Amino acid sequence: MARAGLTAERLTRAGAELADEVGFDQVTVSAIARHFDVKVASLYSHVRNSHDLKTRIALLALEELADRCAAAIAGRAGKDALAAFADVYRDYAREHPGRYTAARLPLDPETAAASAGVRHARMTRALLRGYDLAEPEQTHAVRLLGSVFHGYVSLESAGGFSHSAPDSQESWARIVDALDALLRNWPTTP
Amino acid sequence: MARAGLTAERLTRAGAELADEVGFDQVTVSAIARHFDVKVASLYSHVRNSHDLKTRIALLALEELADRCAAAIAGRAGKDALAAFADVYRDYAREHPGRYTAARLPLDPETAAASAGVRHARMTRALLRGYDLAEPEQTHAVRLLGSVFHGYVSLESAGGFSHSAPDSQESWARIVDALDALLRNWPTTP
DNA sequence: GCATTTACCTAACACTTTTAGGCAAATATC
DNA sequence: GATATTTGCCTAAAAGTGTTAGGTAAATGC
Repeated sequence: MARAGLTAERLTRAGAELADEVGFDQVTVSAIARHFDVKVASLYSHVRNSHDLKTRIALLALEELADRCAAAIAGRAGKDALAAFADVYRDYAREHPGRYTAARLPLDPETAAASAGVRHARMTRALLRGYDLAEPEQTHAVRLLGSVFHGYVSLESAGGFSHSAPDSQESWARIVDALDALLRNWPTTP
Repeated sequence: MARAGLTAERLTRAGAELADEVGFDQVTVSAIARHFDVKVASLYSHVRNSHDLKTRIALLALEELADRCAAAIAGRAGKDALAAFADVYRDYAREHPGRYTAARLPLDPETAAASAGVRHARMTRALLRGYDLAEPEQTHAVRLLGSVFHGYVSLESAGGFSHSAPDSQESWARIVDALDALLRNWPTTP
């Protein structure tokens, strides 16, 4: 009987694609086994369990997202960089909704520390280099940016802004404008 | 054999409590049946299916959240109202993580239209009455606020801001400061 | 060509979701 | 208060997912 040539990587990729097609929570060990026309138990030689598989998909998504972010902010600064960074998030979530959901999977601390999540944190800080923010305000700003990007993208993909004027694209652009203005005029503590 | 006295409402409440204890995605028809010491099939007289049950929990959470928001902004305006509104979100998500997750469940359009989600939208707009924003900028601001609140709370509950200085509480306060400043100086289109 | 490793399989069990049909408790009717 | 009806919870069963244990055949190394 010919072998299917399974690998943890191939399973992860198939899982990521499946996630984008039918949603991350529909990604199941069984579904992937079906995809490779293989018995479910066979996957357990390559992946510890369902949670392990999902974690791998999450890590893949984080890497992809970080790569795109890095490419976007290279050679840009200030508002240009901010807008490019923001667009990467939104575009990625729209192109790869399942992967994006996967990227939000809570990881255990060691896994998170070894993930591309730390690159994200570094890049967000780098983004703020164009603005004049000392600690601890810089950290507050990092958290604000993360919240806005994730929050917007998550509400948008849940359908929150569709079927209502104005266009989501327009709001996105204006929100980036507003964030830029805010970062340039960050309020001092009262 | 004595009856358990099941109701859709009682199932929903039990589901909400269970969600807060073990997470919304661990809320299963079986788990609730166990809680009432009843056979699983019995629940299907009160609830159409698993999705129906989860939707009911989501609607409950949306109502609770809207009630709290309404109480928080009553008699307040400007930054006071903004801060109170923001705290409701954060506090609710911390007190009731499972319910909060439930509140983010994507609803089909008719269900959403009949839900407390519309109250939320109205209240967020009311919040902006203290600031001087004409359409379409007001809508952009509504979407920004929703994104920040949801994004922050969601990242925080995923553990994003724990174990790192400064304190999450401090960031939250400063972010509200920053949003207030931003709304008072909303940038004009370039 | 043989030994070893490895990949995939069968078998089995536990759990969740859902449907169909039955019996007894609660409620309504006389 | 006895009877009829409704309703609530039951048993039974099927289908799908997750996981483990142990077997066989294919690939790999010598």
